[in-house]
Amino acid sequence: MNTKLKRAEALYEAVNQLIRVHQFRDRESICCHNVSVAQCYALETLVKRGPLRLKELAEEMCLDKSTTSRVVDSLLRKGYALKTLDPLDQRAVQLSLTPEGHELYATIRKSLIEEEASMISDISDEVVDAALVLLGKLTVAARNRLGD
Amino acid sequence: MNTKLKRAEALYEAVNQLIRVHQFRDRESICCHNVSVAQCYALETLVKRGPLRLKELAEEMCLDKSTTSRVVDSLLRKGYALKTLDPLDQRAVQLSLTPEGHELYATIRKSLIEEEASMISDISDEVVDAALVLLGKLTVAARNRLGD
DNA sequence: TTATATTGTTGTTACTAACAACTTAAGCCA
DNA sequence: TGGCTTAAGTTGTTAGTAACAACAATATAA
Repeated sequence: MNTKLKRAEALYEAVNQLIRVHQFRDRESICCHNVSVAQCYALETLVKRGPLRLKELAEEMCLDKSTTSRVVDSLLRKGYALKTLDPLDQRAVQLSLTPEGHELYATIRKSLIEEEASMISDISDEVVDAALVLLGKLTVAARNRLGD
Repeated sequence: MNTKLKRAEALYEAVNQLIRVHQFRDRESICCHNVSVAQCYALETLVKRGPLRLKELAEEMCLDKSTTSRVVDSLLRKGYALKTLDPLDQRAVQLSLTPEGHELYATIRKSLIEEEASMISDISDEVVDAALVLLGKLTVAARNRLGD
């Protein structure tokens, strides 16, 4: 019959399972480092994109600016982020990480990557490489689908 | 150098991206059906596992029993779930779905699978099949890792 | 220069999620 | 049987996730 639909169904299940198990892992592995999952995501975004305005960070994270403002607040309170006024636009703020923020993200990232390494220790390199390519394709496809 | 670690790093990024994009999709595609993401997950678990006790549902979902109790409450209030006393154990409750609950999950599932289908429309069947196998392996590996 | 648009914060609401304390009901055992 | 312990759920509390609306301050356009 419609084999494309059957594949879509199987893919739905597979991605679902992977997401569930990783969400659980994130709760366990990130929250023990004094930050929540969303706070860690903001940390990561600021590490990868460099200093950003609040609006840019919100767009990058696909979150509302109000939600983003509060996530950033929690990072400020914990001493992991800094807010500096943009001299070119008095309304805007530049968000950046403190050395502690950079350090914390490096620590969390390291532990998550080590977990990932232990997960794939029994899987052959060829299979992992193939998975990487496919995951990339799926992500691109999903992102394009969102933009519709 | 350590190629396994590099693969782990790449996998961490790839899975991260996939999860982010799907989390966003879930918020968009599930919440428009009158239920939250967690409520939908409970719905799904009850469809797939059949009637469960609250404790069993909590274990299945990797959530605390108190959290689960409140998620179930919201489904009861919306008329999607039923709570019946277990005649064998007066402390326990049996949770099941109303016809409306089954119907709603079927609707949501259908729309998510259609989205998935549109995502993979440009990807060859062979590639999708390979991705399915790999996603399964990754999920199993991640689940085993959690049990440590 | 007034009108409009943008940036970010705060108020509000609902949901996610855990831990602790508590209620009720089983199960054990002396 | 009566008391002790364990188990199942609920409720209180706290913290975080996330959106929408309203708002203040600043910038841009007409």
